[in-house]
Amino acid sequence: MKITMKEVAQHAGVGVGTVSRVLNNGSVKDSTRKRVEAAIKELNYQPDFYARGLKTNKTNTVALILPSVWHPFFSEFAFHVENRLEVNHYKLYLCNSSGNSEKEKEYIQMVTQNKVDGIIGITYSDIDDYVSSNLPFVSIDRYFTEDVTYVTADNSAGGRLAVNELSKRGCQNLAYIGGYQETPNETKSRRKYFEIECNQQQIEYQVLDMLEPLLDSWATIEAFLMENDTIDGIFTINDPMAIEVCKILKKLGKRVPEDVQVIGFDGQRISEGEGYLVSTIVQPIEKMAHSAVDLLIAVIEGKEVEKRTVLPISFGEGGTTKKL
Amino acid sequence: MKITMKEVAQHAGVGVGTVSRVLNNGSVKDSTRKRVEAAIKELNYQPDFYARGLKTNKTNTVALILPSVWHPFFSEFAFHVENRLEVNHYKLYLCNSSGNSEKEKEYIQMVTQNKVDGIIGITYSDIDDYVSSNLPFVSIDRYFTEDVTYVTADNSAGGRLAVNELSKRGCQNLAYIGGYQETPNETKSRRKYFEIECNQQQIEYQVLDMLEPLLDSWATIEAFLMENDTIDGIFTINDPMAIEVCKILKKLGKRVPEDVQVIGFDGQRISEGEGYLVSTIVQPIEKMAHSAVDLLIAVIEGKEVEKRTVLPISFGEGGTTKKL
DNA sequence: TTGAAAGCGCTAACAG
DNA sequence: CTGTTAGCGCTTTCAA
Repeated sequence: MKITMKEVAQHAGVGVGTVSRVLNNGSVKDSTRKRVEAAIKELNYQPDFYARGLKTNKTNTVALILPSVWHPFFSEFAFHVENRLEVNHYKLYLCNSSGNSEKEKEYIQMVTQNKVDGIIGITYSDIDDYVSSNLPFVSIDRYFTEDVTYVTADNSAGGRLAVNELSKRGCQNLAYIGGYQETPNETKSRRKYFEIECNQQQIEYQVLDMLEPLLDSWATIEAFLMENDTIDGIFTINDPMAIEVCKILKKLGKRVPEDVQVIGFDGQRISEGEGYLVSTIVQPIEKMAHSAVDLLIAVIEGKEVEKRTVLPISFGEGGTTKKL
Repeated sequence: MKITMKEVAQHAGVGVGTVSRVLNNGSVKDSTRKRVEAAIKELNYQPDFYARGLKTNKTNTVALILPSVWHPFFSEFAFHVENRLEVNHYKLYLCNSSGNSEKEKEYIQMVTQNKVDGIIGITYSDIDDYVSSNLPFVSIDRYFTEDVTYVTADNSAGGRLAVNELSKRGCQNLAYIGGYQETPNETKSRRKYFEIECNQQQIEYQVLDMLEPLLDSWATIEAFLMENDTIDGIFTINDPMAIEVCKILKKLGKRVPEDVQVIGFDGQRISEGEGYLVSTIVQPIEKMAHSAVDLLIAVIEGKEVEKRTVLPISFGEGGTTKKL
């Protein structure tokens, strides 16, 4: 049986309005409040947030749009987002857009219709027209042409750090290996600042940047590596790519990290609390998630927020670089 | 501005009841239906599912409870669940219980209050009392004492297959390395049938089974491996564990797969569409997710369903076993 | 400080 | 086959 406010009101000998006020911190005489709270507890009453949503157009629900959950970065991110939301009494709709921008638009439409209070989105597809600066929306890694709030790791510093860590460990001939998409996003800084830093330090480097979706990356990378046999340090766009590169290197008879050192990007761990899968530039995923949630809630509450949040990265030792 | 049914009705020159009937496939004269549909399209009307939920106690929402999303198996699973739900016009609340059974109970309570229509749960904690057999609930990998519907990969066959694949590749001295929890769950069959198969084939084997949460698994495993120096084939409870074991083996100067071959469990891929991270017993994650969703929806619709669904596994070559 | 009452947008029962 | 109407459980005026 479902307990409604009416029952609680009856039980406490007050009107439903009073119960509502108790729930929403309206002004109620202390003694009445006590009585109502007792009734709530006794009947184990829980407000119906559908009724509330209908009335207030506030749902305490946020949609998280991910391009895919396969990438461990996304799943860890989702994990932290949910945790932070929960603390703030929000629920999370998970939405895998799968690069399907129709589905993304659908969720964005949900905001405009008050079905979700806001959206956090990692989306590299072309939905710029739908994202206006006044709807509660926080983007990750991606700046839109409009001045949408976004959170990102310091990808530029990441690119530079990779060069430094590699060069510190004796690498003389670097390479960047990655994939990219046409839409502008912050991850492109990884390559850009890798190059800038190499140039500044006058280090030799090669670049293999493949347009996604990747068709036969294995063969492309293998060819690239065979052609550039003297490479002794590689920086990849992300950790999965680093793993693939390691496998290819092994096949080519190169030892990692003795012959070639590899640094990925993300900070992917073997499992919770364990070490890193590969040596990597670590994104502060938890911080990013928390910032995103905090910003979104601030926007929902009508506050002004900083448009751009950049969080610091660090280096994580994962066995694909030499010990210092 | 929000368009309501009333507007649509006015626009089409009918009553709201008729619009509702059109939406819910009630009997409406064809010409009227056309007119209403036109109005809906023209005004870009979208039903308010909060109002609907309030009225019908049907929310078209399912909660997915995961112990954590860190484990790639879970995230891939979530991905497929969401996709399948979406096809059936359901939305997904993501809930990371983090082993926090309070949070799990909270969501289970939501079902009883008609806030979600059902739950899919991977949960190893002790919430048996709350899971009654008549609420729409589908469990993964875990059977409860009550006759709750559940879906699982064929873990027994997986344990056996691991032994066979290892022995086929010349291993003579096997080991099982894993972690376990007290609550009964299907993953325990992995070890059990590994042992059964070894015994049947009269293959030597060792077992290292650690109670979770794992404190210093690295050291424990390292000691185990040093003590049992002749081991040449290892089967682990899951892929992350296989990766850790590989790293430890490397540190101990053993080559994988030349000296020691390793098979994990899950079928974790480097990234979407790529190869396997390690050689592994592949769970049909997508099928499991789809089955779970289909079963859950069937239960929600009041149909009788098979309590136990066991899906076949397979072997996936991932570079930590020798080529045949 | 509080109770009564008017809806929020929808479905379903009823009458036509 | 279709229009009208009574709520679903809640918040929020408006009076008292």
